[in-house]
Amino acid sequence: MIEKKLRSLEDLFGDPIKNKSTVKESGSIIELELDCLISFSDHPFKLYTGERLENMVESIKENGVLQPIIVRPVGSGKYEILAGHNRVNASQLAGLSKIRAEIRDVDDHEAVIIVIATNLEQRSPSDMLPSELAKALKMQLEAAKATGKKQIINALDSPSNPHGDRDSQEGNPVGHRGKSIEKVADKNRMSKTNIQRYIRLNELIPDLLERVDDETIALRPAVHLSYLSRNEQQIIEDTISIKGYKIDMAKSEKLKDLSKRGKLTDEKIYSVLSGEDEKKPKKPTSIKLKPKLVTKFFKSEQNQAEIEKVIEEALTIYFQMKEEKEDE
DNA sequence: TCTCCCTGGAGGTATTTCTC
DNA sequence: GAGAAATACCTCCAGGGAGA
Repeated sequence: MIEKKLRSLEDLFGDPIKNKSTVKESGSIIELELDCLISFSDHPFKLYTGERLENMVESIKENGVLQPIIVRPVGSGKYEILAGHNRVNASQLAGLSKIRAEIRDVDDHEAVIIVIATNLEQRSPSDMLPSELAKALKMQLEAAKATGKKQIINALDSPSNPHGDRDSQEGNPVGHRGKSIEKVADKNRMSKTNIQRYIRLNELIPDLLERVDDETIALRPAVHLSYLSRNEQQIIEDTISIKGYKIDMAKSEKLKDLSKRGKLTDEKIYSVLSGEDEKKPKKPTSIKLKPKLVTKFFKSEQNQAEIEKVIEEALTIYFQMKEEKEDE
């Protein structure tokens, strides 16, 4: 078992002695100075913080970085990190100066696939912040659309091998424009609708998106707000940050509808958020009578139904008299 | 304290509309 | 016409409040 694992690691990382040389062909593994590394230009995931980061730093201090990061050369001796942003960050904190890295010579779309797929390998969508998932899914979809080739989806299956066998399966002609969103949905085990909902979050202003992350705005209301202009969203953000109003499904739907009809003024936003425009009559509340009051007018042997009947008759007479007095 | 009911939100499917 | 995006509507679940 152990032997098999070691062999597998060797297959993956190659001969460690060889790796000491600076072979830089795609797929080779070398040791890189941390100073040579730059973050992926549009990295959608937030870096670990707190206890999770501390644990990683401790682990690296004790055992080193077990799995090489994945990078691609970007010229001037620099390498862009495709997978392993947290490992690089933790290595810096652990005081290391070098890290083992697998070099990949990939284009922008393939780079996106590796960035997203390696993160999704380690973390399920449910572990990610909505903002991270929104960006990740959007990038996946754009990459899939941009290439329009099935190999992108195959690469999702095998993130460690974007140059793998791409054209031999399924028999689809290369370049066939498939239903990108369906494929992204399949790969993430999510429905098409939910993929679309999360992607809509990218239309939110940062402040509102942050509220989705900290769960003060739920996903569905947030999706409704994403259809509003950035100016309207900003007014909403300002209003709820000052007044502390909550946005639920009903309010968000109303705001979206008003915006669509071009009738979403500052005053309307305020009245919707505050609930002032709520025309729905309030549910009648039940009241309790104090025992002192009950004993004043009713005998102890009278049950609730009898008492209610007397109260109803009395109130009917009372309101009739009141009405007659007002008519005079 | 327990049960029931209501509400809000999530996840989904089916359908319609829009865009290329 | 096909794919993408939007919409409508359904079920399920969790949480909170009211009543017994």
